[in-house]
Amino acid sequence: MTVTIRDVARASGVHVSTVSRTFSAPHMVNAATRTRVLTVAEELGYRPNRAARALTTGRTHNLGLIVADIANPFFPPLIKAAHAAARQRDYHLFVADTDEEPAAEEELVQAFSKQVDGLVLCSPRASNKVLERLAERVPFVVINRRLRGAATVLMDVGNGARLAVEHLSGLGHRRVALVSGPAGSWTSAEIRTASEQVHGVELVVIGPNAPTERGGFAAAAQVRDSGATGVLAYNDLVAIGLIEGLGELGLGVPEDVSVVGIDDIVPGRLNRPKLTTVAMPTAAAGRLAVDLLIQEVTATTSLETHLVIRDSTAPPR
Amino acid sequence: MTVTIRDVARASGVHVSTVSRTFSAPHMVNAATRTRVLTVAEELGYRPNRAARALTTGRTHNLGLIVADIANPFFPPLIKAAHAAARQRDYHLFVADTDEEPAAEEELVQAFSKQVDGLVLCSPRASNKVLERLAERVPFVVINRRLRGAATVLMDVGNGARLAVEHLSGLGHRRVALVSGPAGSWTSAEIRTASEQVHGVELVVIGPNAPTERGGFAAAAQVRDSGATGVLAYNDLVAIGLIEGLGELGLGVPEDVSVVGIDDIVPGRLNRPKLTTVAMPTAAAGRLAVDLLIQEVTATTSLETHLVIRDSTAPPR
DNA sequence: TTCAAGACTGCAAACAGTTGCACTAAACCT
DNA sequence: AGGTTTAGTGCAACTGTTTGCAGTCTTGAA
Repeated sequence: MTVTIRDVARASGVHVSTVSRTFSAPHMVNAATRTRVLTVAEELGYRPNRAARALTTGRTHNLGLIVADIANPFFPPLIKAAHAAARQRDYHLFVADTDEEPAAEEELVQAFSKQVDGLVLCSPRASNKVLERLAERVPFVVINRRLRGAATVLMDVGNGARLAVEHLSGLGHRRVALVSGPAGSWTSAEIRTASEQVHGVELVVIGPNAPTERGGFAAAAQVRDSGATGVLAYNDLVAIGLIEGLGELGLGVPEDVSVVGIDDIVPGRLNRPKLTTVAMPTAAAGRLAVDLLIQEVTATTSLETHLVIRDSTAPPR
Repeated sequence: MTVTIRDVARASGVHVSTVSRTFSAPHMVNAATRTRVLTVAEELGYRPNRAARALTTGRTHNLGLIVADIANPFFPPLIKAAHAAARQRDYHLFVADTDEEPAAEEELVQAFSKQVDGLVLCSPRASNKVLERLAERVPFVVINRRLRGAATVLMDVGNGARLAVEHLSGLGHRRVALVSGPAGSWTSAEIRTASEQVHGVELVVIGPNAPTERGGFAAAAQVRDSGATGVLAYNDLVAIGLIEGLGELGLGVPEDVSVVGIDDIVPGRLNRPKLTTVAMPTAAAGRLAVDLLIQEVTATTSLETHLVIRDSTAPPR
């Protein structure tokens, strides 16, 4: 039925171990034998059974990627890049979605542990303690979170926020509203402290807010009342919601108020006005994470972010 | 190092086969023994090794999902739903991206064939001949494509298009432009023939166009010149681009022209004006596809689409 | 010519489970 | 009481590959 290494061995007149070696250690087998085995294998349509291989070697050549929500536009580019990187080195990628639930996260890591050579966790929600325990079962690299003992890929939101506020400042805005994210968010804190470093602008913090379009929409009135002419939003969704909310209040963007988002997700590019935003190197992060995993290096990397200036920012009137 | 079935057997004083059965055929083992084995297994942190299990049973409890482009907003909801369905039945899901290349598609199917119990292919680009050959290696279900011999999940775009055109007609539009997709696209043909069935409107076909925002943008002038007051676009991206292009030409949506998209992707919901569109049941399709796969039924299903009326359509002036 | 080294290749024991078969003991029929 | 079923468990072979060890054959050097 399915063609195994034995079939190839028989058909090419060598022992199975030789066939095995032509695939996993080609230099150990005579060139002539090798090509013969290879052509026979090709004819028969032989493909090594990875499960069997995994059994002896302990390496599955599979990787897992765990994100909070596949449908959140922030993640797909990261997933795509991770997949490409894995594929390039002949790894296969499990993708899993925790639905934002820490418990699902833990469960998934457990379930994957024996089936992958490593995992990448994006912005994990589980506690440090849980993660440290899990790290003993399976190697992983964490994106967007500091965790001692695990490889870490960070995106420098802080610096991005600084660039954004400086951009607003450069345009002439003197009073800037920070529409922050959920309480307790590491990212949100990072954005705030970085924004506060910028001289020459007065910062008004509005929030906490839900990290969604709705959250931004709801914050519109507070932004108007704050007297700010420029806004840095927690992320692009919030920015988009905010722009809509401001519109309802009769305030135009960028004529009346400038707003900049964070993340650079697709809907922001398509929005009108096109969103000025801090681009997060999600693709680079995904790629790097799987590279680190495959090379089994434990490092902490901080990726640069940059500002993408589009149509939602302008000088104040 | 890693705890195996033998460790559990030793620690609970039974034979390995008994341990095996308490996991894979619990009803065959005495209740008392079962709980004893279970608690011991729990204590030791035992998890069955799926690779080893796969070796004997031939079933991996893994599924694969192959899409053209993970970053295309159309797919993530489908992936998410497929993942949830798989997870619910204790399957793991490989996700792969072909980057729109038919060759990659074939290669991926081959590579996965021994490692999964089944595959779901979304809108595959490979030829029928190739697909039929691949179907012999691994069971799969196809989404958005008819293929004899394989289970099929279709979304009824045709009917959706009809609803859209009828909606425009109902608003009073008498001349409707169809901004079609790429040449040779099955979906595009489907949309066209269905649209032509609607009485009382004159249909102007514009295209072929690239299925992107840019494609829609480029078609704006032709739409203006066509004298149509209503437009059905090949998909939401095209619609969004078109709206922008019309704006450049001084035409407002929906005041001057009404446009409806197809797919109901997130950016359409966030766009201004909010896009009237034909909602595709992508989540249902993903869920159903994995259910069919797991239950090994070969069926052809056609899922209903429906119209979501938002702000980009209105009566003509 | 002899020996050592090196290049290939074969042998067989793992790897971690599953499962058909055989066996025991208890329960169920007449 | 004797025979038959049934439940529960053990035995051992098997899944497809890898890999340390040992054997054979060449080749090169002394």
